[in-house]
Amino acid sequence: MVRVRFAPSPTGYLHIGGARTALFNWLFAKKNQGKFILRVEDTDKKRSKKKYLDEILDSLRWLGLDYDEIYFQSQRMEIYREFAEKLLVENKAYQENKAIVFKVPTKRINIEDLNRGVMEFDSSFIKDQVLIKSDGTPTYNFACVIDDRLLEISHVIRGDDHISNTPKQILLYEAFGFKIPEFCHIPLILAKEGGRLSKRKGAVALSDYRKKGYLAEAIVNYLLLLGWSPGEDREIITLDEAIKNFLLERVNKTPAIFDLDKLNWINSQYIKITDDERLTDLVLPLLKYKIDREYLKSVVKLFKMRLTTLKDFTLWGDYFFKKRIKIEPEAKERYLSEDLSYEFSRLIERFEEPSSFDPETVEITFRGLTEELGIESRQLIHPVRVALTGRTIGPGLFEIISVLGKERVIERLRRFVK
RNA sequence: GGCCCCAUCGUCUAGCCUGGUUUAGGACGAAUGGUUCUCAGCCAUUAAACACCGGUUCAAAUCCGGUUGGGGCUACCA
Repeated sequence: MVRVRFAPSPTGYLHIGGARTALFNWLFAKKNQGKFILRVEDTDKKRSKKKYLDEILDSLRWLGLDYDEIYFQSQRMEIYREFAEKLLVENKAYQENKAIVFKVPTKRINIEDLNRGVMEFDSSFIKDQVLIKSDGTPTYNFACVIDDRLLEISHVIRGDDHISNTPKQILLYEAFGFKIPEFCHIPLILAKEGGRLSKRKGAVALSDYRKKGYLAEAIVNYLLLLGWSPGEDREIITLDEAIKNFLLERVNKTPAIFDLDKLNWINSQYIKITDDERLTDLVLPLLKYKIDREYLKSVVKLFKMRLTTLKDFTLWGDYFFKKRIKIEPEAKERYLSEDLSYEFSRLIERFEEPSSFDPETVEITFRGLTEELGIESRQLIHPVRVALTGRTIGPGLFEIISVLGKERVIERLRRFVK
């Protein structure tokens, strides 16, 4: 039975690196019909915070990485003490002040790693290890070994920053006569500036990506591509396909640099393939306005192909929801400095006539007028766009007009008729 | 410093294990052109890499060694 675990410490939020480790563990569990276990490493009482735990749990849920079991190390303190005392009795550890320290035996240690192959260590470079600190709490390496054994973890899949911890842990497994799990170390994710991802170096909480309008499936897809490749030059891949093709042996040994550009592209791809209903639901909570869902949906359709994140929608589409729109000064200067009262009022007249207001009809009406006025349609299109949206860029004008509706369009055009 | 891990376009990667099929493939990003009412989108094209040195071999991105570079650990943090 495959049993893997993700062991976050609630001393900070979940970021890209942690999420990737969690994802690979989860993937491996699913692939092998095993269990994915969450173990909260909250032994550092001073630094562990409830809000971080909530954030981590919430992010995992959002990504869809559901766990089968959950444990808290803070609730298992007696267990660690009991095991440490066992080593004390066997003379494999000693007391120092109030701490219990493991006597590290001198020997060579071979680690069989699923991803790296055999790695060789000499324990003479390792000094004696504290198991239980003076305050009674266990150290990371000790609690980790006890729990991995007691929770019957079959495969320890973790960041390669733990490679040097592994020989220390193996020594403990041996001291207890524990069965040793399989190890698989996956490369870290590095910041653009170099060095591991950290708060100072590009590590952003997953919850922040969510707030910025990234889709969970886009994040997961991006994470999948960091250190692993589905083959056949595939970039966009579903979780189900990933589960089918995932192999630890095929995970890269090379650390990857987190690249926002690619994430952005993947996010835009997912927005494009998300159906309008769901996209509307996703966008709705980001808006401060109280609006009609059908109206929102028609606006969403207009922006779907141009969005990188959902947040862009709130930035670019605000004029659809505001009563009084802001006209960008440069836009006004460029397209509305001349008096277009005549052209605008003629357009208003045409729009006031009872007729369908779909984009095609609007275009015919519009182009009919410019032809009659003997001007290039672009000469009127740009000013009208500015009058209606306050901007020089945006979706096609006839679609904008159609979605805004007769009332808003006429009202906004009137403001520029003297 | 010591110990350990890693090394293909700017970035993510395929190829490496099982040397010849490679003028090293794809994607992001960049540049250029096309479509067009703007911006996107879409389409097309282009530039862009086997870190270096040595060895093995008829043949090396692929195997071996070293150098350099990057990363990690070296806590009574996890």
